[in-house]
Amino acid sequence: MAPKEAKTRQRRADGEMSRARILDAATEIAGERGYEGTSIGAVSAKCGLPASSIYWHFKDKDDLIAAVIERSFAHWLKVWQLPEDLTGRDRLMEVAVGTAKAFMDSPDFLRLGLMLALERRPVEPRARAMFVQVREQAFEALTRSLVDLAAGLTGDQVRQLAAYAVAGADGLFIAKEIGGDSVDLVAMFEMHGQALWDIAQRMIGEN
Amino acid sequence: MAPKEAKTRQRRADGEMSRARILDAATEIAGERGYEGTSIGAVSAKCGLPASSIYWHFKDKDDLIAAVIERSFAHWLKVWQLPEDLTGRDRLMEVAVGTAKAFMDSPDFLRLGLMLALERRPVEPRARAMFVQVREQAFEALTRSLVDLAAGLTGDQVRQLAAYAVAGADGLFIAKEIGGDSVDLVAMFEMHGQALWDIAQRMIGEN
Amino acid sequence: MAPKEAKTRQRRADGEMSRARILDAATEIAGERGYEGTSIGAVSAKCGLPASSIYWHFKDKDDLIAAVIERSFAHWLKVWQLPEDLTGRDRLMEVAVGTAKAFMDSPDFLRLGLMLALERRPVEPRARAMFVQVREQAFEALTRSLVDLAAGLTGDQVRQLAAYAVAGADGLFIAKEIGGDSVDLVAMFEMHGQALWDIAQRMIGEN
Amino acid sequence: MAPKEAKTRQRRADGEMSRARILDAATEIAGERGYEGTSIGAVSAKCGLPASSIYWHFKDKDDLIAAVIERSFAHWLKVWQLPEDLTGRDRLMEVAVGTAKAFMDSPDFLRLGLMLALERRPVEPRARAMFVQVREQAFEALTRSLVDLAAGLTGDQVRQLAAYAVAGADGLFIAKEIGGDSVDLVAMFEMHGQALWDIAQRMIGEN
DNA sequence: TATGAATGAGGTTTCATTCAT
DNA sequence: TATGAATGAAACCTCATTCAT
Repeated sequence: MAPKEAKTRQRRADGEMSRARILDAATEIAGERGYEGTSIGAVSAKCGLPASSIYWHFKDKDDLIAAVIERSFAHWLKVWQLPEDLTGRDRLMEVAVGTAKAFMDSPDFLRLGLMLALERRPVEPRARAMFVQVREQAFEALTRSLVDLAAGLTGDQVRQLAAYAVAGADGLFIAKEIGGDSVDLVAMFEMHGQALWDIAQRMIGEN
Repeated sequence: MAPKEAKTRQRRADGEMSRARILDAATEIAGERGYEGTSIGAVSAKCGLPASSIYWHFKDKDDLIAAVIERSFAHWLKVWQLPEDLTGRDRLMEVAVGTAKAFMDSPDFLRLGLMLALERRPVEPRARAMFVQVREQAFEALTRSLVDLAAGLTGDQVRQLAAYAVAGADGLFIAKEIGGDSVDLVAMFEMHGQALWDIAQRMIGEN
Repeated sequence: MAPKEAKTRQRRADGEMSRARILDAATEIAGERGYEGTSIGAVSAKCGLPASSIYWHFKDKDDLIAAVIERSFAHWLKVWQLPEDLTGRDRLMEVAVGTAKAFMDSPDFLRLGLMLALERRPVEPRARAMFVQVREQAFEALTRSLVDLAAGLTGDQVRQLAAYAVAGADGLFIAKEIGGDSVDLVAMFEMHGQALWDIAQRMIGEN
Repeated sequence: MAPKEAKTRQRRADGEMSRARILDAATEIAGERGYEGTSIGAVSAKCGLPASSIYWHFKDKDDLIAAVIERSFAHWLKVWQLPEDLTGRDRLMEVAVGTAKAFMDSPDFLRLGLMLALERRPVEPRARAMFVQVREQAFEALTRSLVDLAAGLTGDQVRQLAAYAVAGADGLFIAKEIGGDSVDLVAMFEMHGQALWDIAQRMIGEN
C-alpha cells in the first residue's frame, strides 16, 4: 500500500545522509534476518524512504547487502584493534577479552556474515564473497600478529593456530547468541586465549 | 539422453513414503538455503509432489522445517556416537576425530541448525526452538561424558569445558564450510581435542 | 495437514448419524459465514469427519448447503406455527410475537437464507433457489391466513399486505442481528403487528 | 468485432484515477458477491490493473472493501437527501418514495452492506464495522428528522419509530432483490410511509 | 536527488474435488 | 460406509525491480 507520509519531511535531501539511513536500516534487518529475510520493503519501511530511493543509492539488493557488510566491517575494525606486536601471554589474553567485548558491542556484523557464509546458493551473493574476503583480511592480520607470539613455529603451524583461533571465536559467538545472558562470553574467551597459549607452547616444544 | 526418472504418479496412496520424499527434498534445500530460502515450491519441484500435497503432510512451512530438524537430528545421533565412558586422552581424541567425520558425512543438519540459531525473527520458527532443544540434549550428554574424563573438576568447570568443546566444534565446522578443501577438518579437530585435554589438566591442577 | 486422530473413533459407523453431524456443522458455519465462507475443510474440522466423507453424503458443496437450507426450513416450520385461521387483532399479535421468538430461537436459517438471497452470482447456487422456494411457500401460507383476517380485501391487496409483513419481519431480524441486545425484538414485532392491523383496516375502509 | 478497449498502459502515473478504477471494479463485484466472493484476482481482471497494483493503493482486501463501503455511502448520501424538517404526512411520503428510488438507483451499497452485516466472522472485517457505523449515522439523522414529524413523542418512541422505519426499508429492499420486477418498490414504500404515519398518530394519541 | 506508481513473478496457503482402497 | 492421500486451481499477498517525472 502507498506508504503514509514520512514523518520527517526532508527538504533539501542530503544524499549521503539518505544513504546512511538506508544502510542503518538494512544493517539492522539483515543482521537479524539474513539475506533472504531482508526485503527491500522492510528496509524502506524502517528507514522511511521509498523503495525506489533505495534503488537510486544501490544497484540492487545484492549491492545493498554487500555495502552493509563493507561498512559493518569497517566499523568492526574500529572496535576490534589488533596490536601489531602480539607478544607474550598477557597481550594474547588482552586480545581475547577485547574480541569478546567487540562481539558483544556489535554482533550484527558477524551474525549476518556467518549466516551468509553458511548458505549455499545457486548464485552466490556478492555480500557473501565480500564477507569471506574481509574475513580473510582479518585472518591474515591475525597470522602476522601471531608470528611475533610464537617464534619457533612453522608458517603452517601459525596458520593452523590462527585458523583455530578464528574458529573458536566464531563458535563462542554462536554460543553467546544461543545462550544469551547465561553465557559469560569474557570468561569463555579467556579460556580460549589460554587454550591458544597452551597449544602454541606445546607446538614449540614439539618442534 | 538418459530418461528422466519416470514420473510415477503415485496411484497407490503411500503416505509414509510421500512424507519421506518431502522431508528428503526439504532437508536438502533447507540445508543449503536456510529457512527463508526454502520455498514450498522448490520442495515441491524437488520431490515431485504438488505443493498442496505437502500441506497434507505438514501443517505449514514451519512444521515442515521443524520436522526436518527433528529427523536430521535423529540421523545425526546415529552417525555421531558418544561413548558412555569418555576416559583418557585417547578416548577424547577418538571422539574429536569422530565428530569431524560426522560433520563431513552429514553437514546439512548443523548448517541448517546454525543458520536458524543465528536468525532473530519477530516470531521464532518452531524449527529454531527445536534445534536449540536437541542441541541442549547433545550438550547434556557431552557434559555427562566429560565427568568421567575430568574427575576433580567442579560441575561449573565441566559445563564450561563442554560449552567450549561445542563452541570449538561449531567454529571448526564453519571454517570447513568456508574454507572447503583447503581445511583439514580432522587435523583441526585433533588440535581441538588436544586443547580440551590441556584445559582440563590445567583446571585440575589449579583446583 | 493430515487431521489428527478423531476423538471418538466410530466403530460401525452409522450413515444417518454421520450425515446429521455433517449437516450440524455445515448449518452452524454457513449460518455464520455464508456460502463462500463455508469451506468443506472447515465443516470437516468441525464435525470430525474427513472431507472425503462429506462427498460420500453430498454430491458437492452446493448440494450440502442446499440440504442445510432444506433441513433448517423444516426445523423452522416446527418452531414457527402459523394458525390456519388468523382472525382478529389478538391472533395477529400472537403470530407477530411468535415470529419474533422463532427468530431469536433459531436465527441461523434466516441469516444464511438472506445472505444467499442477496448474492448475485454468475451461477446461482441451488441453495439460493431452495431458500427462495421455501420462502415462497411460507409466503403463500401467510397469504392464505391473511384472507381470514382481512375479509373485504382484494387478492392483490392481501398479497401486498403479506409482502409487507414478510419484509418487515426480515428488516426487524436484521435490526436485531446488527443491534444485538440493544434491540427489543418482541416490542418491535408488536409494533409491526399493529402496523399491519392498521393498514388492513385502512384498506378495508377505502374499498 | 468491436475492438477491445485499448489496453492503454498507464505510463503516466495517475494514482487517483487508478484508485478510482479499482474502487469501481471492487464496488461492482462486492455488491454482487459479498466479501468472500470478491477476489482480488477478479477485481484485477475487471479494472485492468495487476493484483499487485491493488496492493499499492490498499493495504489488503479488508482495506479495499472498507473503502468501497466508505465511498458508496458518500455516493448514497448524495442520492438520498433527507430534508431537515420532516413535517407532515406529505413530506413523509416524499421521503419514502425517494428512498425507494434511491434503492433502485444504486442498490449495490445496501446489498453489500447487508451481506456484511449478516455475517458473523471470527475476525470482523473493517468493512462491516464501517457499514454499521455509517448506518448508525443515517439512523441518527433520521431520528432528528422524525422529531419534527412527531412532536409529542418521547425520545424512546421516536427512536423506536426510526428503527422500525429503517427495518421496513431494509426488508422492502430485500423483497425487491428477491422478487425483481414483480415487486413494485414505490408502492411498497408508500405503504411503509403510511404505516409509519399511522403508528406515529396512534402513539401521539396514546400519550 | 528523489519518488509515486506500476508490474510480473513467485511466495504460502486453502480450495473443492477425486480416487483407490 | 467410509477415508487417507492426492491434486490443480486459485486464494491473498510480498517480492525485487523499473520507469516517468
